Parts: sequence; C-alpha cells; structure tokens
Amino acid sequence: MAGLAEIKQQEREARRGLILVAAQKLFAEKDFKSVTVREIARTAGVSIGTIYNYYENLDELFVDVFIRGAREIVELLDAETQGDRPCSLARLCEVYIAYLNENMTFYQMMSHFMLGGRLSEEATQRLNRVTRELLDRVVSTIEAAGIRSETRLTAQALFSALNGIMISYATYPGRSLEEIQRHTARLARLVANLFLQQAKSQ
Amino acid sequence: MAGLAEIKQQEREARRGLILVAAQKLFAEKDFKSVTVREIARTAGVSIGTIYNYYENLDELFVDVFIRGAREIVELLDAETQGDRPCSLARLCEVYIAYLNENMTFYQMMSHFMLGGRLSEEATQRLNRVTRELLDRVVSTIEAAGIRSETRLTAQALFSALNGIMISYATYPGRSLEEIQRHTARLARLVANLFLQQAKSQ
Amino acid sequence: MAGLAEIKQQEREARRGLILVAAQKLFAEKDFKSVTVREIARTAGVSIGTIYNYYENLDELFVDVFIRGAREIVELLDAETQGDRPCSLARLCEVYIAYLNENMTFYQMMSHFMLGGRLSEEATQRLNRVTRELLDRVVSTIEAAGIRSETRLTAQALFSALNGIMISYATYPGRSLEEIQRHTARLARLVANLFLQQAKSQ
Amino acid sequence: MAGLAEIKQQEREARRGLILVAAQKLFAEKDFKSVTVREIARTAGVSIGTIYNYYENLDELFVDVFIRGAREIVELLDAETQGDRPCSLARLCEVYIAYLNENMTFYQMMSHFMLGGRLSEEATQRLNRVTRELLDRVVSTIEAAGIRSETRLTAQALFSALNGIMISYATYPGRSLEEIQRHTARLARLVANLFLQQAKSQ
DNA sequence: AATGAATGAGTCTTCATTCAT
DNA sequence: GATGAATGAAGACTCATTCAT
Repeated sequence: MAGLAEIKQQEREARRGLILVAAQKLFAEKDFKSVTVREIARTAGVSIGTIYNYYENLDELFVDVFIRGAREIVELLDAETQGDRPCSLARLCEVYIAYLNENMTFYQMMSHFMLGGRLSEEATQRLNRVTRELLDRVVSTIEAAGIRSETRLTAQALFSALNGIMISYATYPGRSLEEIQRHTARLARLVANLFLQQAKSQ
Repeated sequence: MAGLAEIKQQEREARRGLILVAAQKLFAEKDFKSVTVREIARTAGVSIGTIYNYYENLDELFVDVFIRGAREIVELLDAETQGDRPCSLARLCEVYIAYLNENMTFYQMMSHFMLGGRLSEEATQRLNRVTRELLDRVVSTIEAAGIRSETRLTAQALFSALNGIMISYATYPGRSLEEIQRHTARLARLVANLFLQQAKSQ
Repeated sequence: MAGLAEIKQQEREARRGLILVAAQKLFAEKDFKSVTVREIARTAGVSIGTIYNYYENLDELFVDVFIRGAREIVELLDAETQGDRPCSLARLCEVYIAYLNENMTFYQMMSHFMLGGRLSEEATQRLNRVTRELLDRVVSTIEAAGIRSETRLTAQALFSALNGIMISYATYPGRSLEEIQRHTARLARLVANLFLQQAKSQ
Repeated sequence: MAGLAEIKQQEREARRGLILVAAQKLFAEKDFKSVTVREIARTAGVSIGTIYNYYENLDELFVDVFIRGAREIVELLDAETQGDRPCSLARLCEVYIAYLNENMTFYQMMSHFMLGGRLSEEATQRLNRVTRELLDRVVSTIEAAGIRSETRLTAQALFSALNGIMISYATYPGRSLEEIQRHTARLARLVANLFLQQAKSQ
C-alpha cells in the first residue's frame, strides 16, 4: 500500500515531467537560445516559480532535457538489438546522426554547457551517468563489430567523431536542411567504415 | 613611393589589428560569452564607436578572431612541412588538438556561430575561405599518408572528428586541464591511427 | 464580495496608473524626446523592468498617456454640456486649444507617432477608439450648432484645423508663451466662426 | 568682370546646393528620422566634414530643405496665377495638399522643429521669411476670393487648417496611400468651401 | 577648404531569478 | 507548494559632431 509520502512523491515526479516535456517541445520547435523560462512555464501550464521549485536554475532543467534525449537515443539503439546482439556499427552511426539532425537541441546543449553552463555537482553526475550509459551501447557495438583493444577509448573517439560531424556541418550556411542531412549522413558512413576497417585489421 | 591613400589604408589595417588583438587577448583570458564591447574597446585603447567603425557588429569581429586562429593553425601546419611533404597525419592531429587546447576561444566560437550567431554574407565567405584553406592542408596530409579515394570527404571527417573530441571532452567536469589535454591528445592519436589504417588498406 | 483575482486586477491597474502618471508628469515638465525609461521608472518608484511588465515598449506607454489626455479633453467637454445640449462650437474650440496649450505633450505625441512611432495593433485600436470618442463630441457640437450635411467629415476638418493651429504656431520662435496662447486662441475663434457661418448658411 | 571672391562664392553656393539636393532626395525617398549625415554626405558626394562647413548642424540643413520645399510650393502657386489674378482658393488648397502628400518630409519637418529642433537666430529668420512669402500668396488668394477683414489672420487659419489635415490624417494606420490622398483632398475641399462661404457672407 | 575616423554618452530592452503572498 | 510581479544589472549599438591632417 502506497503511503501518503509516496503519492506526494509521485505527484512531484509527474509535475517535474510536465515541465520537462514542455521544455523539450519548445527546444524542438525553436532555437535553443530563444527559449525563455516564461515560455516554458506557459507551455507546461505552471508558473515560473514552480519551475524553480523543481529546478535550482535553468541549466539544471537543460540537463534533464539533455538526459532525456540521451535516453531516447539509448532506447532507439536498444530497439535495434537482435536478442543480445547489438546493432551494427554502421547502423549505430546512422541512428545517432539521424536523431541529432532531428533534435538540434541535443548538440546545441552540448555546446551550451561547453560555453560555460554551470551545473550542480548532482546534475554533473546525472549527466555523466547517462553519457556512460550511451557510451556503453557504443562499446557493445564496437566489440560486436570485432574491435578488441581499447574499446572504451575507441567508443569515445567514435562518439566524439559523430558529435563533431554535427558541430562542424549542421549549420553550414547556405545549405538546405536536406543537404545537411545527406552530408552528415555521408560523413557518418565514412566514419563508420573507418572503425570497421580497424576491426578487420585486428 | 607610397601614396597617401596607401598610408591611410595601412593605418586602418593597423587599428583594425589593434582591436583584433585586444579581442583575442580577452577571449584567451576569459569565457567567450563574458567578453563585452566596452571591455574590448578599453583593452584596445579605442572608443566603443571605433569598434563599430571597423566591424559592423560584434559577430563580425568574432569571425575575424576566428579566422586569425585558423590562420595560425595553417601556419603551424605549414611550418611542419618538409620541403613539399606535408607533416604526418599523426602530427597534424597532434598540432591541431594542442592548438585547440591552448585556444579555447577557437571552438567556443565554432559553437557560438552554431548556436545562431548571425553573419554577413561577406563574413560567411571569409569564414568559408579560411576553413577551406585549413581543409586543404588536411587533404594534402591525407593524400601524403596514402589515402586515395574521397580525399576531401575524408578530410572533412577527420576535421570533424578532431573538433568533436574537443567539444565532447574539453570541458569535462571534474578534470584538470592537464588531464583533459592528455585525454584529448590520446583520442586524437587513436583517430589518427584510424585514418592511417584506412590508408594502408587501400 | 470581491474575489482574489479581482483584487489582483485592481492592484495591477493601480500600478499601471502609477507609471502612467509618472510619465505624464515628466512629459509635462520637459521635452517629449528627452524623457527616458530610467527616469520614468525612478519617478514612478518602480524598476525599469516593471515598466516593461506593463507596457511592451515605450511607445505603448506613450499611447496610454496620449489616451489619458484625450479622455481629459472629452471630460472637459462633457463638463461643458448643459443637460443634453453640448457646449457651443466656439467653446469647444476654446477648451481644446486651451488644453493643448497647457499640455504640449499631447500634440508632441501626435507628431511623434506621425514621425513613425511603431504601435501594436491593439494600441492602434485603443488610439482609434479614443479619437473616435473625441470626434463624437465634435460631431455633436457641430450638429447642435446647426450643421446638417457631412457632419463627420466636417468634424474631422474642425479637429484637423485646431490641431493645425497648434502645430503651426505653438512653438513659434521668439514669442512668449502668453503671446502664443493669445494667438492660437484667436485663430481658434476665427476657425470657430468659419464653421458657424457654415451652419447659418444651411 | 567677376572677381575671384565672387567665383569662390559661386562655388560655395554650388556645393551647398549639392548637399541640399542630396538631402532633399533622401527625405523624399525615406522616413525623415532615418536619414543620417553619413548618408547625405555619400549621396552628395562630399565628406561629412564638408557638410559641417556649410551648415552649423543638421537642423540648419533641414531648415534649408524645408525652405526649398516652401519655395517650390510658392512657385507652384505662382504658376497657377493668371496675369495678376491669383489662383482660386480651392485650387490653392488642392495644390498645397497634393504637394504635402508627395513630400511627407515637409510636414514631418514641421513636426521635427516643433518637437524641439533648435535653430540659430539666422535660420529662424530665413524660415520666417519664406513662411511669410508663402503666407503672402495665401493672403492674395483669400483677398481675390472676396475676404476683406483680417486677411492675414484668416490666411494663417487656412494655412494651419491645411497643415492640420496632413498631421492628423497623413499616417492614418491601416489606410493605403491612395485612400489617404483622397481623404485629405476631400477635407481640403471642405475647408476651402468654408473659407469661400465666409467670403460670400461679407 | 575638405576630409572622415574617432568619439562616447546615452538609448531601449531582455530575462533569469527572487520572494512576499 | 504554487504563484507571478518585481527586479535591475547588463547588453549591444547609434550617430551627430569634432578636429587633426
């Protein structure tokens, strides 16, 4: 039987989720920098103050949005596994880049935090935890592809390379969204092949 | 004999350089986002208005700082060439990552523009020009390393991968600067080897 | 019993009024163009930000000041009515010109908006509404004076003529305030007679 | 034989005219407030400094543009005279309003000076002189129309009324330029008739 | 006399965060 | 716990005017 405290806790989680989803929705719609607290509050149907009841500051909320995105990617990758066989390395790259192309927020936030977003110790740890989770999938895929040595480092390199593709080419001026998607996908395939080559040579 | 116009032009270049250096200095010292026009003006020893005489807006100045950085990298790479043999692929990665580690501004600016800095057509073109120049060096190095097919795309992939390493790990929370430098360098070596492997297999 | 929402609304109105009065006071004291947000905020005893909580931008505040002025004129005119008989045409001109002479802001704002102050759709409509109200009084007076045809257009012509007197002679250089008041009043009487003549001839 | 001093003086006048025409051209093209010294200088093909050699400040230049406009109106009116008979009162109103509709600058400047443009004693006098010239034409027309008493004051009233029409209705929001022209012309006709009525009754 | 780069005070506006209710 | 109005520091940018060349 659930105690009162437990119910309260559930309510709290629910409301927190409301805010989170509203933020994610807004980030999906528009530029990262143009989303304001006021707007998030309005979209979530709560007051500004409430947001600060659940999040110490905006950056903490951003972390949650980021984490949620990372989870979605993890789930997308898990959905690709056949039994306990992870998806192919090529497929992983494809899925990851496709997600990033559809969720600009994701790497925009990476950039934001890199540009000096300050995080609480706790948020940093949650961030690390989910990143590790994501990286675990990359490691599995890499191993399944036949890479044996320095798998963690290699996974980090692959992860970096994919992020780098988006950072470097996702807002290439004068190119249509479709062209960008095609180009980033192409680069992702090239990168995937690079790592596969590595696997074969071992 | 230098005409008057020529002298004026030189003076103009000089003053523009003054502003540029001041901005670069400030960016090196502190966070990209916390640098203000007022501060740049004071550091350069000119008035705020003067900055706007030389640059339409701050982003145009940022582009110049960025370009200057890119030029420095190009020069560093050119200094590594032996006759007409470009430096090794490994060395290129090392030099590039080292420079980025010492000039956070550089990829902070990449991020800034990615997050929606608006540029004039002219600035965009200058930006593209220097990026192409940099990429040309990467292409040369890649070719010298023995890669034959899709060299431009491969160069882009390498360039992306190196940027991605910095974006993903340059501000890793809880790590010392030294640790970060070591780790990014290590990832860069791994990436370099990946591309070399590719070369051998052709 | 007043609900909480109602009280809140009243408070809001009150504060908005505070800002409005402060602005009006400043406009009365000094030149329209030299009034700043900072000053209005200080005079109203609120922060700058608060002003922007109540008004989207300064021009919207200006509209409110303008509207308040128009209302005052309407009230002055209504106070002149005897039962349901509007005041005489001559009296209307006299009252209007006298008010304008004491509230330079009023036609300075007309000019400001004419010189390109940008207004929201909503503000434009409020502006139109109060102008129509004012014009309605003019129409009534004109009709009471015996003018039968094209009363609305005639009212507009009278309204224009009175405004024109102020625009053309209210800041006539080298004349004392008193001289200006006498002269504009004289012109207003002449204009009034013109319209009365018109009435008689019908 | 023209002395050197005289030639110099002519050159000076010519250059001053160049600046004047450039300013007038710009004012005709765009909003009064958005014209800058830099732009005038560029359009006139002279330097900013040169403008200040010919005009103490911008407002003095504006006065000249204004005067030039007033002269054009005077010439238009004079062109309408038959022998020594001035044009009809109705025609005067029509011509004046038409000119104002095509030269927004003209009454925008009236407003500008009214909003506190500071003028030198000399500029004020030149301004008065040309205004008097313009008013003289109005007086003539009024007299020719049969008005005998207080002709100067009546002319001022007519002048004011026409200005007022433009001030009040020239930027009426939500109306096309054509509609505005039609409406102001209509009001001008009404005003003209008012004054004619007055003439007849004398 | 002509030049035009330098000046800088002063402008409006933004928006994350606080805190009294 | 929820609210949302108040806060105000901080930002980029403008542009008439000056003055050394």
